[in-house]
Amino acid sequence: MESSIKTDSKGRKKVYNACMEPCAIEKGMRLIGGKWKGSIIYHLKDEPVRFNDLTRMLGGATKKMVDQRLKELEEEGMVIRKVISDRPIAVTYELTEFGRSALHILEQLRLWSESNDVQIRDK
Amino acid sequence: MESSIKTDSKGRKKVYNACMEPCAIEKGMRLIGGKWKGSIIYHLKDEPVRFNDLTRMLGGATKKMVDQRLKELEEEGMVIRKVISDRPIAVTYELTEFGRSALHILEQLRLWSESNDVQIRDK
DNA sequence: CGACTGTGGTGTATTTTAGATACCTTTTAA
DNA sequence: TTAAAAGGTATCTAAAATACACCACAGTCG
Repeated sequence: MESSIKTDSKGRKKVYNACMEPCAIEKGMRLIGGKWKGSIIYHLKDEPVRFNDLTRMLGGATKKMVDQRLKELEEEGMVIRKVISDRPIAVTYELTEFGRSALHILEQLRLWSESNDVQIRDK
Repeated sequence: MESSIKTDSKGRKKVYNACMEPCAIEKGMRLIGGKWKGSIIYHLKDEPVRFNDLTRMLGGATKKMVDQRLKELEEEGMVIRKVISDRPIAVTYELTEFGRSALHILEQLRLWSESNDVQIRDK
């Protein structure tokens, strides 16, 4: 997966092994990198969480956003939606094994982010 | 940084330690999670790369996007822009130490993404 | 010479996405 | 009766992403 650029005899350039479609990094980012998605997965790490609780934890994301992301994550097989009772309706979201497999990346991201807090200037 | 939800005597819910502003995960994602940002950093991992070459490598991102992301990354102190000659103008972008410190996260993301390729259904 | 490629970008227009706000049904509890 | 919880949806506007064209300048091919 090394991309390289070569120049032919006439000075024309061609890219070999370019990420023609989104490469692994982009694909990965589209799974866990969308706005709020990483946070949602991370907040589900310990236990199933209910919809409104999750929304509150994310402070800043609207219900619509959380709802949308959860549906995406469900489609991608990272979280499962469970109706634990209707009449009073109650729903929880929890991670699948696949979802759980992304946690260590997020954990590293958290550590990196926290350790570099000082370096980040606010514009 | 554990967020929890407690119910008071009257059944009202309150969130403690919620991510009032974007938490570490969100902050981190906003540094390397923006569209194309991860890919850009990753493609600079080995050596300085020139603007047009980088754009070609990313296949799918427009010059404008690459330009915009590079400017953000520069502001955030993750890449450096170097004019290596004008008249013929030539510019390279390379990672700073800070930028380099994010590489291990991206490397893990790549591995995870590649190993889970099969599981990702296309809609 | 003129047409074409390469360099590193910018400008405009359109589409997609995010975000704010309000609203819905049902149930419990004061 | 009023209020709040549950889990959402509908509507609208603001902010991004993406497409596409264009610039000035240098070198090269025929």
